[in-house]
Amino acid sequence: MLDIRLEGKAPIYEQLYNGVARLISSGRLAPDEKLPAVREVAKQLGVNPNTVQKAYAQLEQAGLIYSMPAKGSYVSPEIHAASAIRAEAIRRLEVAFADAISSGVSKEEVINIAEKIWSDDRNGGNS
Amino acid sequence: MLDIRLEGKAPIYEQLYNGVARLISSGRLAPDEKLPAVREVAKQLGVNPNTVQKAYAQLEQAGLIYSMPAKGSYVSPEIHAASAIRAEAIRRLEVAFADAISSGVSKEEVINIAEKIWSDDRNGGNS
Amino acid sequence: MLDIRLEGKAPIYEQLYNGVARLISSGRLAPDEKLPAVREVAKQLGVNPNTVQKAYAQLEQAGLIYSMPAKGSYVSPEIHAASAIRAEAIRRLEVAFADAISSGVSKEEVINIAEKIWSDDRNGGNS
Amino acid sequence: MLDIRLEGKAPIYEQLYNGVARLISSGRLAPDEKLPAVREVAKQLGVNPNTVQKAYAQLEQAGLIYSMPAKGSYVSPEIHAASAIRAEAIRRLEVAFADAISSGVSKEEVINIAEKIWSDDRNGGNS
DNA sequence: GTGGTCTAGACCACG
DNA sequence: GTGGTCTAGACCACA
Repeated sequence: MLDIRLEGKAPIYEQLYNGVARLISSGRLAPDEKLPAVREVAKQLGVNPNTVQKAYAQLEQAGLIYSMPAKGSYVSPEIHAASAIRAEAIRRLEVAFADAISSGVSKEEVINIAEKIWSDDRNGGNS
Repeated sequence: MLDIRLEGKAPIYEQLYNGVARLISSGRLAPDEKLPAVREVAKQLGVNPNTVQKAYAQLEQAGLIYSMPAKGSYVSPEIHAASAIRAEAIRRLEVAFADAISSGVSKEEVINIAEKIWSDDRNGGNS
Repeated sequence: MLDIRLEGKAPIYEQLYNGVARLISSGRLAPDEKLPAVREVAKQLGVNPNTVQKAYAQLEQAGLIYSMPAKGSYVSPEIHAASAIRAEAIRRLEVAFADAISSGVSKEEVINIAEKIWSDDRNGGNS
Repeated sequence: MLDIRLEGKAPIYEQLYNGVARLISSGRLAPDEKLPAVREVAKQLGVNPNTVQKAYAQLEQAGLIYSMPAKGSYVSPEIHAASAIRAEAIRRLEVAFADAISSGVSKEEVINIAEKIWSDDRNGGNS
């Protein structure tokens, strides 16, 4: 059972990818833990199995999971897993920062926003 | 002549929109300054005029520029312009922060990244 | 028109991937050259467009080509392209060598085989 | 006890086949030596007995082993054994070479790689 | 017309 | 039952 909700206009397979990636990096999916079968996730989310398959394939190719045909898919035990996700998040942060700069946002404002969000997370986070 | 480079997988009209928006918010395009003609921009960037037209239309609809039929398009003098862009950048920042949290990036790291990027910008930035 | 023939039991999308990769690394497809449209290749080879799409997607993700939605797919001008293919070929060579060792093939034999194949290529190669 | 490790995406029964084949051709399994029982190998490797059975069946059908019903399986004493494996390894080498050529790898590089791998094997090889 | 996404449904080898 | 591949056909935003 994957606690993922599809919403917004982003491609479903991408939302699935990010969803699983977060479950892994936040530790809610442990290394070597078995992921639900492609068909099962598809049924649960009311989505075509091919779409789930696509997400799983990209997760494997990114080293976040490994799959043994006819056995199932499993969370990759590699150290790379978590760090790959962190690296991606950091990359997005840098883009957002560069955006902010050219939009005239000051560093102080950014830090204020960071403080606010992190304190929100401490109080109401669901991790 | 617009100093905008198209790159990445985002829709061209969107890149154009953001490009012009940044030129405005950073002051490189002054209030009431005339924008290059649609056909001209299209030729310069090797892009379909329809695409440029779409970007201009959205810029106007967002209040960042105004157009005088048969005369051209001009940068809006309204105060709303810059602040609208700032608000959007801040919204994206918040999303990126939420992402970073669930990927296990600490607040300290985020601040470090912010310091780095802002100092890069001071020294070699093209803003 | 892509000079690729499908044969054997390997996945079609993989044969396509390798076929295009070789056309690029051998220079028969020049940097920034436009690749035939997904649907066109599909028709030419009597294959489903989705299958071609999958191959193109993986080629892009490997940095061998880049695609501009609604415009087409193009050979990547990056230096990485050729070297990525070379690296892959070398990886396969190493596997084959390790195989040969544990099968009792001597280094001298391997070199003999290399000599033979390279001289064949010089005389009858179609590059 | 078979010193074989399963890894990669190849079918398990094929990895088993190759594993045993190598143990034979490298002499670690002597002619007429008894192979571990199917059930035992299955338990040791955490694999379905059917899978091991399939590998054994193909090994027998290839003449590398022979089995005496209700007694067990034994390494074939025939001369063909080692040479069959050698031939297969050589076939794969030729394919890898042809690949390397069309990827622009030079004969000299190939020989360098060969030197490197053979010296690695001499020093730290597990053959 | 282009690449990209998605569905529905099928088949396969493997375990 | 599992992942993986493939087909057929549809829809979309973009250019």
